[in-house]
Amino acid sequence: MESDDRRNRLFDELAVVGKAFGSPKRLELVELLAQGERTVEALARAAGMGMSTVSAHLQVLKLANLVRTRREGTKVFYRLAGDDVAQLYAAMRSVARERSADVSQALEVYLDLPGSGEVGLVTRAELEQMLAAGEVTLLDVRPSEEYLAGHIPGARSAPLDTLGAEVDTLRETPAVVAYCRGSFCVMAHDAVRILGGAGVEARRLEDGMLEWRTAGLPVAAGAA
Amino acid sequence: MESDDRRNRLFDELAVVGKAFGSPKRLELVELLAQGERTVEALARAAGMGMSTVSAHLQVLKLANLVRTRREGTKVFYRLAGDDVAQLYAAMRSVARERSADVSQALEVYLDLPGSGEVGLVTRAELEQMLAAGEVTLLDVRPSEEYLAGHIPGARSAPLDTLGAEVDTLRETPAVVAYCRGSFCVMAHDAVRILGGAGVEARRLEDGMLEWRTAGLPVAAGAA
DNA sequence: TCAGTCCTCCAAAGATCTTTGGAAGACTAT
DNA sequence: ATAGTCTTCCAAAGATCTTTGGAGGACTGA
Repeated sequence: MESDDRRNRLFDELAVVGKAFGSPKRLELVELLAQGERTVEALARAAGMGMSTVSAHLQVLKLANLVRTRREGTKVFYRLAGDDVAQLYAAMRSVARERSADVSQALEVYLDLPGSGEVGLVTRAELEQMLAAGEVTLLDVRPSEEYLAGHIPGARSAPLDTLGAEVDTLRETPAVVAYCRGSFCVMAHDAVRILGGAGVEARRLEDGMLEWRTAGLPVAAGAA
Repeated sequence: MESDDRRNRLFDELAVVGKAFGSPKRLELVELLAQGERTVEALARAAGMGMSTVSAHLQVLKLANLVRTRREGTKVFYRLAGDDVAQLYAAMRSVARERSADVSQALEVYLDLPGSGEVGLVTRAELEQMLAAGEVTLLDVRPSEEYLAGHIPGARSAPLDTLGAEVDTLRETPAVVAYCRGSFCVMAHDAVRILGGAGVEARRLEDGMLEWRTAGLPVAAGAA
């Protein structure tokens, strides 16, 4: 048949998008890009890959039209092409988590969860209420780079590695909530642990920036 | 770092799902499976691939936990593991379509659209209303195999290749609406064309079974 | 213009995928 | 049992991806 050709071409094009999501390294880059735009070099550093490798992967993503670029001087900034891309990534994660015992197990090992009962979770709705009432100190514990590229309005940047120094400013606040990249990210877990160890009772947002963004909620950029 | 290992394992597992969607042939199988369960042999026939090839691809999908199997005598029926899988596939399609000029162009060529203005479209909401009022003849123009595996309640099976013989029964009906697999499927386009040529004015549901199913609407199975 | 920075492109080696035909396995019916 | 049907497994060839180091482009600042 002649229409077979055309149908094949259609699925070929579709598979370009699928393939783009089919490499662990690229998924890691997408996860980073979901936090905000970054230069090639920053991505390479954050993901621990060589520049050539990162560049090659970014070309694949670009070919699939999942990312866009912006040049500034000698640097090239990459960002996701749209919220729908972040949504697709989030959807894939949730299917993987739902469907695959391996994924949820790898996730548990990665997040180092103490089995089942986890206390101190705050839902997105609860957080919005607390923010509106002004009765929460919201900590963005991602690297400051990512905070600058976009954060939850009202959050204060408190990167994990300098968190210890800020403990004293948190003793008198009514409620401390930490968040990071998203439900696959350990930083907020670690932050709560660190703060707890220093005697500050903190809770954790149930997910993170990725989910906030894909929910279409407002995002602030730049310094506080 | 030691946590790098764990993170890598997580993304490796995630990529298994991505990879599963990264081959045109597998996407074609997913598209077919979104219509309902099928045997390996039926899939091979419908997609024009060898049995070994289909079986191999199905193993990949199974490894990613995107499909499930059911045995009946010597036959093995494959089906999508859940509605979330169909939703993910639909989301991927829509991102691809939105983001990539190549995809929408391949789609236009495939669907043989006359450019822009297309008349005679019925939305899902309109169809539901018409069905409730009983003032529509709804034709499922997919192969009868797929109709049996699941169709819109109230639809009548009218496969494309036998549609010509049924034209006479359609002359007096108030409204004729045709649907097929989904927005990437030509059969309903063809049906409307065939009917129009025979003097029966028919319209087309804007999408198809895939979208109906992922919208969580009821599905009927078996003969009318 | 020249040196320096950041990024992309190139080529090649190595790894992984895809496709095939045929053997082997699971099951049914006789 | 035995033959027959449907499916999976296997091995090998060919195709495609990934990773690298280094060359080459784009841009800046002196």
